[in-house]
Amino acid sequence: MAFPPFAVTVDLVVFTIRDDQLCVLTIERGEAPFAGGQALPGGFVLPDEDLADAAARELAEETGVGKDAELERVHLEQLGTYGDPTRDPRMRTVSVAYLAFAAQLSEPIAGTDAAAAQWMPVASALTTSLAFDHGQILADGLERARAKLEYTTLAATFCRDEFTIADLRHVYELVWDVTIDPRNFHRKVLASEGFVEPTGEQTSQGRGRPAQLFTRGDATQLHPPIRR
Amino acid sequence: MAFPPFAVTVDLVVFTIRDDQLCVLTIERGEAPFAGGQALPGGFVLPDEDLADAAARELAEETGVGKDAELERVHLEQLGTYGDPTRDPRMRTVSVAYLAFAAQLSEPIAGTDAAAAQWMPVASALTTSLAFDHGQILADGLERARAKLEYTTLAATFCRDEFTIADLRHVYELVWDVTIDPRNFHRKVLASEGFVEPTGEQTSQGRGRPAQLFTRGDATQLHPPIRR
DNA sequence: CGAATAGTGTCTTTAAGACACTATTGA
DNA sequence: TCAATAGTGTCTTAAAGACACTATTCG
Repeated sequence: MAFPPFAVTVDLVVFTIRDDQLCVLTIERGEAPFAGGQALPGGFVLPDEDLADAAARELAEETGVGKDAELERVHLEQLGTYGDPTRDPRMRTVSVAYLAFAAQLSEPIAGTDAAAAQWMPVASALTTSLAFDHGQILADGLERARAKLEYTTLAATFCRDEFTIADLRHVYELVWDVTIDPRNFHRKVLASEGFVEPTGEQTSQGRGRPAQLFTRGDATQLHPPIRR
Repeated sequence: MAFPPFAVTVDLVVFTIRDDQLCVLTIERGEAPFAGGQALPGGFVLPDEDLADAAARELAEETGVGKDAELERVHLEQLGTYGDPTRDPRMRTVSVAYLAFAAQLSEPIAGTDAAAAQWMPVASALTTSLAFDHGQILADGLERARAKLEYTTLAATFCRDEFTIADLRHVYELVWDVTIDPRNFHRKVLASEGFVEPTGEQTSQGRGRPAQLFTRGDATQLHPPIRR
């Protein structure tokens, strides 16, 4: 049976928190179209590769994540598929976008084919003209991320293995771009069964009373949700 | 630039309510693989066609919806993309699934290439072995539909232009497979700004006090949500 | 009339938000 | 000591659910 041939790619919206800002991984394009412009990382799906595997592979190539158990600490989910016939001037391309949440990773970002990769503050990225329809993909990814924090425990994937309630609150504040009452937030998180588990340890990293340390709990969904 | 060629299709999960049951549109496959088996409707995306347009076209071909203003009364959204390398034994295929909600349509369902199309109760469809990975797509679509009723006004798209609060409640009960207190539901819907608008008319279709008729309101989101 | 459904009111419980207050650190 | 942050308690308000009660129809 004959069928119209398409190129299928995956594009990644990878969020992390760096320097007190929500950041997204971008690359500088090395070739036309949009040569020299900023874009989301991504690439072709291989002939015998599942879509999620392709996304994980690209993520590993761009960030070094996935080498060992690191992948376990990254959340990766399908975001949506973008297939406007004019989205890529070279050929008919359908791109399956994936959304990733990562704790601050080891600094190095070694692109393979990409000229350079960097963590760009989302606030900047939203006002930058990204290649292809990547501006739309980023906007959709941000909205998905914001919604997911409400009813899942995924905020904790932005934190290191051990974190304080304040760290977790900070994730919500940066992603939602709001301020949250520390006292009410504290109570809500502790009341949410399986969200965080105390380690028994404490931090003494700065001024103020030391905070207890926690690890991620078993729960994936929040009942009740933490609303924006 | 060389790239691996993929076939790209759209598959549809079309829900409606018929005979007091949540039903999904299925077709009987006319050719191999899975000839004679049940499948979700769908087809190839055309070389210069947007994905959403392809989904709308397939929906129109299978249901007759979309001829006129009918499309306005159908909700269509992207559900997810399925691209396991083994999902279609004939070729490497990526399918973009769309989810549709429709009020009970005019009975006729004229498939073009499909051997036959029918409204199958979802309860049956979930236990039927559908072609390809359509069982998974259906399950994902059902979960998405259930979630959407919570925080959007989309339940009303299952109703005819004019409907009663009881009709709307019935949608929730059938999709969620629960029973809902009619009195609390009534209050909640009326308190939800923009969910429904009274027409001033009444029904007198059976035993009991006649109910007021409503049309869909302007709101798309529910604040607060109606929880499962 | 009684059964059935529409629609309103009221009470209890749960959770959100505001905010007073205590606890424990570093400068 | 004070400033800063961690953590607890309490009050008010909003919303969910249980359910009594009234309203209006058909048989």
